Amino acid sequence: MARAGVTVERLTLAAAELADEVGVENVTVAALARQFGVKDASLYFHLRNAQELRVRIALLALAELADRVAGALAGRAGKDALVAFANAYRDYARAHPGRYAAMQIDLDPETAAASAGVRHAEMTRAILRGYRLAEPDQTDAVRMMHSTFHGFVSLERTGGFRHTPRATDDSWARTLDALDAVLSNWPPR
Amino acid sequence: MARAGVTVERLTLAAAELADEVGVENVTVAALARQFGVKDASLYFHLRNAQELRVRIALLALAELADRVAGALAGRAGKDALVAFANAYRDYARAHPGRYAAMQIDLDPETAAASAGVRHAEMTRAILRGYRLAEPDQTDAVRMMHSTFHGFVSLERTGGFRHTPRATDDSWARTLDALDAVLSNWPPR
DNA sequence: GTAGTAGCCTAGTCCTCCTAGGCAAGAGAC
DNA sequence: GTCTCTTGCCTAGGAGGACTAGGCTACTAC
Repeated sequence: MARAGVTVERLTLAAAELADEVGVENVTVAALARQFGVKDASLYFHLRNAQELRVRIALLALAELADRVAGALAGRAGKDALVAFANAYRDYARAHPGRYAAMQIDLDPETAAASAGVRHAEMTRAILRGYRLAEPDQTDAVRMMHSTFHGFVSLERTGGFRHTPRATDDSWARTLDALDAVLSNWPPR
Repeated sequence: MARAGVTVERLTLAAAELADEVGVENVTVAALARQFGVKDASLYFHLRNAQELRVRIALLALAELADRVAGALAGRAGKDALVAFANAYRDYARAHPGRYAAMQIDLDPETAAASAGVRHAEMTRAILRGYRLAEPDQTDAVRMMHSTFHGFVSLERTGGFRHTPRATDDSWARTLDALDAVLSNWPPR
């Protein structure tokens, strides 16, 4: 009886692809086992439980996204960097909806601390160097930036903008303009 | 054998409360049936399937939130209205995390059109009257506002801000200041 | 008081998650 | 090369959720 050669890495990757196709909520241990041609029970040799699978998808996604953002950010500063970051973020979310959704599950603190999420935070703060913000303004600005990106992308994904004909790309561009403007004059008012 | 007096309305309300307690993903037909003291199969007389339950929670939440926002908005204009809207939104999300999460599932177009979601859109546009924006600026601004609110609230909820000590209330206040500033000078740049 | 229907039931299918225990393939000791 | 031990798969099975088919009963309308 030949061995299937299942590893946690291959499982995670397959799970991530499955998530992009059918949604994270439909990523099931059983479905994954079928893909690998093994029985579902066999996967529990590699995985503690179904939740771990989702956490691993999230960690993979965080790392992938951090890589892309880092690439987009290289050699840029100011608004240029802001736009590059934002577009890398949005493009990733659209190319990998399942992975992106998985990123939203809340990791326990130590897992989060060991994840690529910290790189996101660092890079976001790096962008703000172009806008010369000190604490606590920097934290407020980071939170607003992240909120705007995540909010826009997730509303776009769940069809929240569907009812208005205006192209979302245009609204996105304007939103980034607005973010740049407000960061340039922080604190607001 | 006494009848349990199950109605779709009572089911939906109980499901919404359950969602706030244990999360939407754990709202199960079986659990609901236990609460009502009936067998799970009996609920399929009132419900087409489990998905319909989640849709009904979402519709209930949209309506409740629209009511609260409407109340908060009464007699206010300009930044005052913006802040009132935003706080009503955030407060609802924090008081009813399960209901809020349910709101994010994407409804099919006709269900969405018949939902209280349209009232949200109207009220958001009403706020912008204080900022005197014409189309397509208005749509862009609405989308940015909604993105910011939703993004902030959902990141706050999933613990995205946990790693920094700064109080989220303060960041929230600053974010609203920023939004007001940018809306006052739209289009940005 | 009887017919019809609304509201519940039992029984059963299928799926998923997960555990326990077994067995064989391949790796390392000698 | 043989022996042993671990790794990676297996079968079997339990628990629980979604859902269907079909039956019984209490209330309602006439």
